[in-house]
Amino acid sequence: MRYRRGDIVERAVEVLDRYGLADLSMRRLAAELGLQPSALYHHFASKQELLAAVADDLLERGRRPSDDDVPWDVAVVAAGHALRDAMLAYRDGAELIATVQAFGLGRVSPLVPLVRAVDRGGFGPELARAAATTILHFVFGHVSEEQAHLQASSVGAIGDDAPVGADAASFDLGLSLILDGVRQHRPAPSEH
Amino acid sequence: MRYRRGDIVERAVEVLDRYGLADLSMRRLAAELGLQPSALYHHFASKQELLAAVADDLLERGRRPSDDDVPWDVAVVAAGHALRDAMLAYRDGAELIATVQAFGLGRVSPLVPLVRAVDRGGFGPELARAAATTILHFVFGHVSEEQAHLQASSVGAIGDDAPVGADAASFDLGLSLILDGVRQHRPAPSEH
DNA sequence: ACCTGAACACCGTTCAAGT
DNA sequence: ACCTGAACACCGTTCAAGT
Repeated sequence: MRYRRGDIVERAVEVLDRYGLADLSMRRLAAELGLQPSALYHHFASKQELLAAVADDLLERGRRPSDDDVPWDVAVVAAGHALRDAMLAYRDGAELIATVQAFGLGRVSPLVPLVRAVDRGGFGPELARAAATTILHFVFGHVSEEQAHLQASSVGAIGDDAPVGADAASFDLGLSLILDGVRQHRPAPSEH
Repeated sequence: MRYRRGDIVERAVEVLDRYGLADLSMRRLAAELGLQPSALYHHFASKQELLAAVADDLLERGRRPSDDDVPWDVAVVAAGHALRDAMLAYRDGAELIATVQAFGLGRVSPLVPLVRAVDRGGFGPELARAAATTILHFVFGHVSEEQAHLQASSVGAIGDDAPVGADAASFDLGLSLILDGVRQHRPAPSEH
């Protein structure tokens, strides 16, 4: 059985979704593919590189075309929701994407669509970048917590006893809080 | 050699700071203490529980008394800085604290001082909680990235070539952006 | 180019038994 | 109460060799 890089990433996503990040080991993935573990090192230099490729794949699957016919803040909210959806679409997706990005791995940047959207508000590059990274960190933190709780309650225990804390409503609230802050800053003078 | 829980946590913090989170294994820690790995399981039910205790210890070491003689937003900034300092004080502290908190482990809550501070602004409990968690997620994300870059540049490579991205100035900028957003919301009517 | 087979140096955790 | 000794079921990674 001969595989290409993409085939292996695809299968890794399946293993991730079915068994979780903790059980996505090189040996397990190899077994799933009917390969020796060492065969994976022909395609990826390390497990880190494999996980970065998987995270990139999840981000690509969640990609949406940017809507430029809409106010900048609506576009920011849309970009935030698109990222959240991509993180929630597969088991442990939030943790994986957040970790890969925190370590600076990964070729697909979740920051770019946010910067693009904020930039349309005409606040200037410095504030656009600061606002976008603030939003990105908020999204990573919020959705990671959201998914952790989702999984804890799906696996377990007493059920709806624990306080929710992180859900879609509080996501929107946090996001709008940051946008309210961004709006306080005067737009930089426009060129045209 | 007979140890108590606290002794083991203390030594774990040393191992963390010297060798990093990846090398803080149960076997390594046991060797450092002159114990068999199994001995640790007399004190901690699992590695997760040990790591939660270490994260709690880091948060406790960074604790500051809340200053109530100062405007609410100054208190929020102070609480944010205290948390950031606690995360940066030891190697991989940011990643450890953020992970432990994301999984809902840990008895020391970094959220409480933030909620306390925002609450003094009189915005009501719902907004106070939303603002505090938004800030918490921002702090976790920002400082994790900050520490990852610090470590990458200390270990390595060409030096100051890479863009900084996350530093003390952008931390303050992000924090003030969120505070600007919070200020937009009318304080709830006060009791006195 | 892609894979096998075997090995190296590790892990977290359990459990009977010791003091 | 706290620890030893031994075992179980795993890891990521390397490397010579095969096709």
